[in-house]
This record gives sequence, structure tokens and C-alpha cells, in this order.
Amino acid sequence: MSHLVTSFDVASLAGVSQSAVSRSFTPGASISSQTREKVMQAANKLGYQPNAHARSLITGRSRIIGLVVSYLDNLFYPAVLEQLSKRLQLDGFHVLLFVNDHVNSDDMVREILQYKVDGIVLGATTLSSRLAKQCSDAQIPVVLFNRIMAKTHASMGSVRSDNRQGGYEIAKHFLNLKRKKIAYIAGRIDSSTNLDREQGFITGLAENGLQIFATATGNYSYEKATKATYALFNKKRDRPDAVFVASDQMALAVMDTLRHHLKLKVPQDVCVAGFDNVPQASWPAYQLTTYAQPISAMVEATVQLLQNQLLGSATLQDRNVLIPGHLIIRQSSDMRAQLQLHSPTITTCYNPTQH
Amino acid sequence: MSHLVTSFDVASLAGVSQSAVSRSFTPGASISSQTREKVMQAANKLGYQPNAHARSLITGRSRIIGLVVSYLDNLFYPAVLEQLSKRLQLDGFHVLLFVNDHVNSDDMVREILQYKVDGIVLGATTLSSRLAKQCSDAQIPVVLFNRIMAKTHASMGSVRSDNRQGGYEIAKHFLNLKRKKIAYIAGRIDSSTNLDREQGFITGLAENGLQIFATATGNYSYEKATKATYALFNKKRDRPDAVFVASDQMALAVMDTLRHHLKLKVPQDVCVAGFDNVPQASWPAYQLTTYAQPISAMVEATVQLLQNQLLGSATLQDRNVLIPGHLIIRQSSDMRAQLQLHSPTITTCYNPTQH
DNA sequence: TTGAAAGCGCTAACAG
DNA sequence: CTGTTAGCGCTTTCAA
Repeated sequence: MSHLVTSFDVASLAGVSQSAVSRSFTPGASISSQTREKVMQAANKLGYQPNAHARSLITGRSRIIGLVVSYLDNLFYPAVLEQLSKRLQLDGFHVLLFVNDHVNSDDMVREILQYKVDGIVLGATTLSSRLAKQCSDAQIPVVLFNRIMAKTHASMGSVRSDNRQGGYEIAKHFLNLKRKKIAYIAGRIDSSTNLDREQGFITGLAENGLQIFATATGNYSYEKATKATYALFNKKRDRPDAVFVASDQMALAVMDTLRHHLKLKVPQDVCVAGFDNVPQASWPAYQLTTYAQPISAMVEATVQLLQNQLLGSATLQDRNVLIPGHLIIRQSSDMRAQLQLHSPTITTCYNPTQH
Repeated sequence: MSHLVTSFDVASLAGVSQSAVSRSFTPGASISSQTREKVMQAANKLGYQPNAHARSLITGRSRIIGLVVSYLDNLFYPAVLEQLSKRLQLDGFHVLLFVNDHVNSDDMVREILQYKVDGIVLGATTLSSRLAKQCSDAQIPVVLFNRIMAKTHASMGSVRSDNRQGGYEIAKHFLNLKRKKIAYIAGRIDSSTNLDREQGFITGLAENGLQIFATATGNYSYEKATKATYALFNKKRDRPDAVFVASDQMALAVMDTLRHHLKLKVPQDVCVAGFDNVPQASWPAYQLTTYAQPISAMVEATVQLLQNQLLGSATLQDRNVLIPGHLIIRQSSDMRAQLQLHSPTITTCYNPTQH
């Protein structure tokens, strides 16, 4: 194993000091272009790249953001991951990934803390409040992505789409379609996203004197949603005529089960609506009505929040960001909706009379 | 901003030396349980966690693995990412994510090098040979995940499933079904996975005196695959009666287009087969015949390869691992196949068949 | 088993 | 603009 190339080596070869090398690699540092040129030539010759860890020791910044997720099969989160990582790279930050299996969570937090990350994004996971607090206590900015917590702590913010509004609009949409027996399939019942979506949905129905006709829990998983669908629809009487499913991932399972196992027609027998607007929702096999979460806006807000907190310039009001989404009506609820070619995150063509 | 807690602080509070603190946090270091106890108490009181960057400076190991991907919408890679990250965490490594947009690749490589990662996994990306070589030259173990390179360099290995065999078995499967006009929809035409799958497919057909009837390119994307399907099937005569699609992601697009836009029946009019066995392939809406890539075996091999190269104990023969996959026959090609409930990616046991 | 001391590779403060 | 110096937080000899 050959000696690792250091700034000392480069300095020697270039005939300058280590400081000159350091400055050459620091944008905006005061250094003459000739010196820099000499340094860069030597650096290239030796294949030198500054050591980010050594740098972080001095600067107190690692330029690493810890991202905690617990699963990536939900179709929505891979897109978030990709966009967040790309966006952070633009600012010279990088994502260190932590997959939370909910069993070694304590170890995981310990490891995050060891890497002295400049910030933490908690997405698609339910890290306990205790652990989230631990991170927050360590002076690290924490952003809850698409979830909120009962007790928010110092240096903790949240970004989410307007889940209540989404549930509300879908309720109104079903009512426009004259549906009366309207069911709800929940995600993780204790998650804030689920609660908000359900609350908005209930509110929308209540404004027209309706209540949720039946409920089941799908836990944000395809398999569980399949079972939930059986529970709600595998009978002749008192079958719902519309169902709002708390995520697209589950809604696809619902459509599959209704059509292929229970031989029901969507939307004629049952209207289905989901939440997220994952790419699959617009595929011809599904054409799923859904409330779109604007990923890039959410990512942007996340990055802003992290950077504000790094600079300590976030007021308390700014700490909880709510991004508006929008309803996309497709054929899983309304036959009149145009069959669309696959067009990710484009707004609806067909816009019915809203409530 | 409060002072960052260091081993010095802990040492002071515990009334021991910094070395003692260090040893307390080093498994297997020679330290008495009483001293350790004192240290741990002080550490807990102060919320101390050792600084991984400072440690890496001494040990020369960052315990970070760089993972380079260019997109995560291909359904197969999120699963890889999740499993790889989980597996590495088991050994105390972590994944630093780099999303390659193919425009700032040079900067990206520079950044990878700055983090002094202990290894690099190149998955779902086509980092140029030049850049891959640059990483390899920096003495960093590189594993090509699901791709190979014309010229392999020192400290570079590869892991892939048996793409040729997969193509071969799908050809044989179509021939069993008495199909004669057999088409191929390619992924990225310059990718090694695509070439291998195509080669195996051609070989299988050739053994029965057949050639590929028609070809189009889908570039591993849903949209391009849709267009490719039109190109091959949007006509009355000389329409293929079977099509092998180089990835499931594209195959789902093909099925959607055949059924919903071209009004053709799958499998009666056209048999479809894909590659990967993503979760969606087993969903009732598709029931896609496919060649399963055993993700966990591939991940395990990747980790082994990285660690072997870290220890410098890899012989040249071990450097290129080929993992066998297996054909899964579903209703997109054969009506007689049983309708399956969704069964997520089952993997074969790890069997390091080398060549 | 323990502590003192040296130094990993780098940047920042200070002179010049 | 440039070099010298100190030290970031840690591990690792080396003595004791």
C-alpha cells in the first residue's frame, strides 16, 4: 500500500508551503494564480485530493447529511432520496444513508453522532421521539420529512405536504361523484401523515353529513393493503362504493385486488384514490386518482431548513413547513378523465367542478 | 453553540487519561472494567460520541463506502441500495451516496476521493472507464455492480447475475411455447448487462435455428420502452408474437402499451418476459414472466469482494463474481402459470460460482 | 492496565 | 500574497 498523498507532498513538489496548497483548494482564498497553477500541477501529478476528514476536524463541518429511512419499497421514497441527494450535492453536501431496522436504533443514532453530520433528515421512518431528541440535543439540525412529532425540540423542523387538504379534496371529489358508502384504508395508524389525511377526509365528508363507511389498515404496505381490501370488500352486502387509500403503494394493491381477485370494476363498482402520485399511478394499468406530493418543493424546503438551522437563522415560525399538493383525477375514480400517457408529476388535464 | 464534547472532557470528568477513554470505546482493547465503567458514565453524562473523522485520520480507514447510482426509478435499484446499506451497517460500514448526473462526473469523482472512502460500489450508473480507473488508481477497491468493463484495473472487481443464462432461458421458454416471431427490446445498448442478455437470448434462439425477429431500444426507461413497443407492434402484419424486454421496468411499459394502447392480448397475442423480478412483476395487473436477479446474494458477494480487497487477499480469479438467477414463469407468457399472490423477490442462496 | 507524548492531514491565525 | 505555527480529536507507540 503506497503512502497516501498529503498536502505536504504536494507542497514539497511544488516548492511552496502547505498553506499554499490548502489555499489553492479553497475557493476564494487569497492566492496568486501562478502559485495555484504550480500547486495544481503538482497535485495532478501526484493524484492528490484534500482529506475531507482532516478538514472537518478544523472547520467543524463535515458537509455530510445523515438520511434515515426504514424502507425504500414504497415507490415514493426512492424519488425523494434521489432528489435530496442531488440537491445537496449542488451545495457540496453529501448523504450518508442509514437504514433503520427499528431493532438497533440506538446503535444507529450512536453511529450518526460519530460521523458528526451537519444535519439529519428523518424520512420514511419512525425513529422514536427519544432518539430524535438525542440527535437534536447534540446540536444537530434535524428535519422531519413528511412527519411531525408531538413535542418538537430545539433545532428540529419539519417539512410535509398538506395531508389534511389532500384528504379533504379527495372526500369532496368522491362526493361530487355521488358516492355514499365511502371507505378509508389507513397507513400506519400512528403516523402523523395518516392521521392528517384521515382527518381531512373526515372533515370533507362531514361537511356533507357523511361519515366514513368502513375502515381498515394497510400499514403502508402492498401486502397488508391487499388483506385490508378483502376485509372491506369480500362480501355481497354493504360493500363500499369508494375508497380513499392513504398511499399510492397501497392503492395499487387495492386496485389489483378489487379487479383481479374480487372481480369488481374500478371505477364503476368502486372508486379508488391514493396519495403521493408515484410514477406508477399514471401507468395505463392503473390510472390512479391521487393527491400529488410535490417532491422537489419538499426537498428544497428541507435543504433550506437545514441551512437556516446551520446558520442559526431560523425563526420558530419557519420551522414547520407545509407544502401544498394538488389533486390529480384519473380513471380509477372518474371514467371521464382522459387516459393519459405516462407523465410524471404533471397536473391533471381534466378538472371537474370543485366543491 | 456549545463546545463539542471531546475525549479530553470525558477523561477529565472520569479522572483518567484520554487513552483510557479511547480504549473504552475500542472493542477488545486492554482496559479494566472499572475504568471503563467510570469512562462510560462520564461519557453518558456528557453525551460523548467519538469523532469518526479524527479516528479515520489515525486508522486510515473511514468505514465509509461510496455508492454511485444515476437513477433510482428503475425499481430494482432501490432494493439493492436498501439491502447493501443494511448489510454494510452490520459490519460497521456506512454508505455515502453519490447520484451521478453524467454532467459533473469529474467533480463527483473528486468528491468521492476527498472522503477517503474505503471502497466504491458502482451500481446503476455508467461512470466512464477513465473515471473508474481514477478511483481504482487511488488504491480504492471498486466493485462494479451489475456491469463489467472492457479493461479491468487493479483493485477492481465485479458482481453480476448470470445475464447470458437469463437471456438463454427466456429464449428457450418462448420456443417451448411455440412462438416464432420473437422480438427483443434492448436496454442501454452499450451496457454490458444488455449485451449479455441479448447474447444469451440470441444463442438460445439460434440453437433452434431462429433469429431475433425484430429489435428496438428502450434504454431501461419506461417512456422509451413505450415508444419501442409502438415501433414494433403498431402494424397489422409482421407483428412479433413474443418479446423479451431487457428489464422489468421496461417490460411493464410494454405490457401496458400492448394492452391499453394497442389492444393486444398478453399472452395470447404476445408473450412478454422481463428481467430482474422487481416486486411489481408479481402484481396481479402484470404477472410478468422474468429472470430473477438474486439481490441478497449479489449484495453479499459485493461486500465480500470489498472486504477481500481491503485486506488485499483477493486473487485475480475471485474478482469477477457471477451469481446464478432463476426463471420465474408467470401469466404474461404462459396462461397455464398459476396466478400468484404477491411474493417479493425470493433469492437463491449465495453460491459463488466463479469462472 | 495505565498515562505521556507524538502525530494523522489539514486549516486558521498571525507575521511578514 | 505567502510561510510559520498551533492545534482540531483521536489512536498508538512507548514506558511505567
